[in-house]
Amino acid sequence: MSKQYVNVIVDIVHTAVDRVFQYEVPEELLGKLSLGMKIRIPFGRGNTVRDGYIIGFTEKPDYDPEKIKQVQTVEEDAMPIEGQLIRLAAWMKEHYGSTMIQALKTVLPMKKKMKPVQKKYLVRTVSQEACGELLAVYRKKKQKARVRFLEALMEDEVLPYEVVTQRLRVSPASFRPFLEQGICRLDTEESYRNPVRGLLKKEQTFLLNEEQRAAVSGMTASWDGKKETCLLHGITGSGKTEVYMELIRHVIKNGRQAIVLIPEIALTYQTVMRFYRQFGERVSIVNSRLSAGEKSDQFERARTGRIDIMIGPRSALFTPFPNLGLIIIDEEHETAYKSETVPKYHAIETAIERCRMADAMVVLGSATPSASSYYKAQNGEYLLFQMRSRAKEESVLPSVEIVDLREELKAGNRTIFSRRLKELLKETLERKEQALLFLNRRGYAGFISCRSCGEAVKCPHCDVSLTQHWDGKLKCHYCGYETEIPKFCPSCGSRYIAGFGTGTQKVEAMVSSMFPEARILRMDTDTTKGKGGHDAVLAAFADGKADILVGTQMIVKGHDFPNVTLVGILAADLSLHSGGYEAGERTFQLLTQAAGRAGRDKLPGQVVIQSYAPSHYSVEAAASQDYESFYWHEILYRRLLHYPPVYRMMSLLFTSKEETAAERMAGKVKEMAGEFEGPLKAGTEEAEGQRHDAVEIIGPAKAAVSRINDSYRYVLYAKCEEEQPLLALKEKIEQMEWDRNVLYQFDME
DNA sequence: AGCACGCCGACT
DNA sequence: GTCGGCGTGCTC
Repeated sequence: MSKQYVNVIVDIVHTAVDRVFQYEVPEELLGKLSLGMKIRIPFGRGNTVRDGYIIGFTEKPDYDPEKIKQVQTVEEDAMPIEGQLIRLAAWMKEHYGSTMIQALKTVLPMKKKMKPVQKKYLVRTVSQEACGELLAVYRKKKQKARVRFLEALMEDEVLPYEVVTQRLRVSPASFRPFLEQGICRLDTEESYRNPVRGLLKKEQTFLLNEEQRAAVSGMTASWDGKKETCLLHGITGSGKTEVYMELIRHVIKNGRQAIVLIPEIALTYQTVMRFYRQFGERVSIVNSRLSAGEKSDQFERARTGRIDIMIGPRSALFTPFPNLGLIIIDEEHETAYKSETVPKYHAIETAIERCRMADAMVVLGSATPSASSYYKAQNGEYLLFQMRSRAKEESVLPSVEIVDLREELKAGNRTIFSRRLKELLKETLERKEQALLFLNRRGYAGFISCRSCGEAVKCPHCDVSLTQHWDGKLKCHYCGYETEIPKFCPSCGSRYIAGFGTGTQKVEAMVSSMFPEARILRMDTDTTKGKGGHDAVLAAFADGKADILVGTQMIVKGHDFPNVTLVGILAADLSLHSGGYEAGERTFQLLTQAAGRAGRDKLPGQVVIQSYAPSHYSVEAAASQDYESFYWHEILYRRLLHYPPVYRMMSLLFTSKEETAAERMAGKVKEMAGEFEGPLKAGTEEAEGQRHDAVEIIGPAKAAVSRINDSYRYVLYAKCEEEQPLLALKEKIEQMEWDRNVLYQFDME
């Protein structure tokens, strides 16, 4: 038998050694090593014994076998948590296509910052005079490094370790004698920066209604037993958070910890405070505003058992709790749970895998579950819990009406405000209540187009229109290209060329001309620039400093405005005709959320949905607040067209500076994939009639944005009812001989 | 990070 | 010549 080797990452906190090293497995350890295991290895010239983690196995090393050393021993009583996270990284690499290093960096992002947690200081233990005498001695000896060090030490009693080694360039070898002579000592300070220090826990009990109690007892039973993934479908205001908290209480009582994932945009002060009030100092929070050091402090607190609950966005999924018992994913339908960078993992699937490893449970919650999750609940893969009434009994559901914009046009109304919406706005203002105007549109910045030929001004490096910024320049959102607004149309030479302004700006201008006395706030990227801009606008509106708030998606996510009684959705179908097969789902979710903003307290709410396609099921179902109806339409469409969740879909993106190379490589992959189109396990009884494992290849075709930064982009899709054949295909592609001018990326849905 | 190697100035 | 500190580079 040939020799066995392991790929190892060495547990040294430094970028210079932040890579894979290979070691030989000695005979006595053959078969005893596994992924993620902590081992002892000789490292460096002096063969100092260090810790390392196994991240892979191989029989043929990529390094001169002569120089490869042997694994020494297995670290028996290592904390299993790192091993578990490393195994999770391996799973992510398999499923989402990335290198092991990329996956590890996603899962163990705090590795580099572990040291700053234990900040080290060099502290002078003798008087300033004594230090000065010593300094004179070393000056005479002309030992420059030691002189530099003593000078600094005389000046300041305490010196941070990094300052000494990096800024002063005094190596440990140079100051070690001083430590031994007792001139100074090495102190470590564990200063945990708790961002919520000082909040006192106020034990709060809440009365659960019948639906909430049913959900809690069902989930608790699942947790005590098989720990099946649960989906909590509860309408806005049904009190999902109380259910989560009851379940968390149960989990903590059993000595386990919980992670609560929340989309970054909904991670508001209010939400977080509710958890603090309930669980006090045992709660921690991470978000993107936290510095890397603070974040790793919080992860360290989790690892050492000082907290029980971690709240945060997608990345909080990798909190190193030693005894994880529960992962809650709130607003599980949010796109923010899908990573945009390699590995392009999905938080739900990854959470389920992590919980499988840790014998923990996943709870998904949403007012508008993703079609994918609801499908799995329907198939019995998840347990489903429904909450159909609002927790506060006095608050009532808003009344919703649809206005057909085509009728408005026929009646001679060319504005984007229907007569009905105008009328209701007027009434709302008269009652001194507030209104939200929601523009359901992705690209908020306007583009410039020619009135004569209709051509939009495009980026010379990408296949997209340039957008106008507030500074008057034209910019490309993909590559950053910037230019002045041209005087003549680049394609036909006409001088009738103009911008349309941003959608929200236009709406704001129109409202103020209709109601000159109304106070209007606009919320888009322009008005929320700078830190806290976001919250500042929302707070101002909540305080009643304005009557009308105009904005995009941002205004409908997780904010309560008790005085809002009117919500106007200006063009419901704007999101219906873009964004691939999920457009219908996105539209339904946005409309439902927007409608849910109306009349959340005792005041009755009114919602107006304006649409050019009022009979589309996404619009109709949102208007009647009927999730089921939406779902059955949507799943029918997905089944017919072989889209997820009925089928698994793998998309491949080929990018190259040479258009032909990208297209050719995509074609080559399609050709190779042809062999997967037949049944893989031919002859099995199951294959009779239905080929669950047949792979369907679509493309290659130009990507939606066919060129970015002068790179051409082609896509190829592979669909299959089973996941396994797709993973097999992915493996085959990874082993293909590749044109070095072409890059590729996987995406699994 | 931490260790050894090799350069370079100081001193028997 | 040789001793020893200091900067540089490498670590499977």
